[in-house]
Amino acid sequence: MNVRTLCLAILSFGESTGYEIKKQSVDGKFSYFVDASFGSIYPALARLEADGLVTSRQEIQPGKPPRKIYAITDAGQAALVEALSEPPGRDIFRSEFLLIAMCAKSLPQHVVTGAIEARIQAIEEEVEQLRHVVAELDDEAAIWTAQYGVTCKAQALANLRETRADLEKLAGSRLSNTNANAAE
Amino acid sequence: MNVRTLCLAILSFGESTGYEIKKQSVDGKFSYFVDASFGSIYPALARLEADGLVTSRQEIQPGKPPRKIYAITDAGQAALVEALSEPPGRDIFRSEFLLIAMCAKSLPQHVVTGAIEARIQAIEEEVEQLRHVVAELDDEAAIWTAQYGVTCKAQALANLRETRADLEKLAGSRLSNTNANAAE
DNA sequence: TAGGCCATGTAACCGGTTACATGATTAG
DNA sequence: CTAATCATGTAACCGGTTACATGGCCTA
Repeated sequence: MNVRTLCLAILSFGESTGYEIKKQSVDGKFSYFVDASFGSIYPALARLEADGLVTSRQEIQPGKPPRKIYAITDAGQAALVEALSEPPGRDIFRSEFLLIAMCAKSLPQHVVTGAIEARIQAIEEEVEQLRHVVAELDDEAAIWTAQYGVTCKAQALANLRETRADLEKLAGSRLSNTNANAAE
Repeated sequence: MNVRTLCLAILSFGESTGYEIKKQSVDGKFSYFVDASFGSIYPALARLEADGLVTSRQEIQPGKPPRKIYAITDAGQAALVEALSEPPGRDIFRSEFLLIAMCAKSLPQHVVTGAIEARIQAIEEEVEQLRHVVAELDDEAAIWTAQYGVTCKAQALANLRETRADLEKLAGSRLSNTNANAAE
């Protein structure tokens, strides 16, 4: 859950920099079930190093800022295993889209339709991107994880396509004058 | 996303108290895509009232603490529509379970198996509970939303059951001595 | 030449959680 | 007799986000 464990997990697959860890957890292999920003990753890495769970070396590259390459230590591996061994917290799912869907009756049709279309496009992109990830990964467990994501997302997309008309039919059916004005 | 909008959305389905809103967003109809605690709901309701988006009345019940019943105002309805009309943020999915899955090779088999079993049981309960929600709801849009959740979750569960053996096969295959010790 | 990418880091801020305070009633 | 449920509210804390600072290179 917390960023420190996430960094350890990513580093357990090989050396990396703070910049790369951020990219991977936002765009890359891990993007669909974790997230982190620079403001949390860099302090996390610094603290991991202070605790002896990772080491770092500087790589000076001409014309580019030097990279600080982190590697996990044995103690870090052990800490990772320990952290992942305690019963995992519940999966968290937060959806503004479903909040809109739930309130469909109070919302103008174009808002509901717009939200559905945006959601469909977003899932399409996520599936597409996860497929690339699957193709490029080499670790079988990571492939399993990404593949599980592809399957679930693709099904969610299919469900949405199949049932969206039912939701759109309901849109606006509880629209009061007040709302109609506010929706302009 | 934020708790204030969530409160408005729930109140748009009828009067409610802070206590009930919390229950609904943790156990009830909205639990699978939103979340909120007392510490965020009560201040949110107070601020909504100060802004004229909700009103409250006190109901004194013998032998029980008085309930403060909130109702949405026209201005509140308008604010809700406005908030939900701007393009929704991405859905958020965070999964400790998938982090464990991804690191399966580095983890002892029993940890991976335990996590899978816990996850299966958790989804089963969630599906079961959402089915109750669907049966008890009367608003069609809310039913659509809960039904969408049931379908997606049930499929995720089926996927997990079908592929779990593949993941369990990989568990522990990268286990070093260090980890083996730490796992005791 | 404007903007994006690479790359690291800091600091202010903020939303939300956790824990506490209060207290009567009911179920085990 | 204990624990849970009902019910509201406050305050400390904390993890994480946003924004800023820096700066060269490359692309449109």
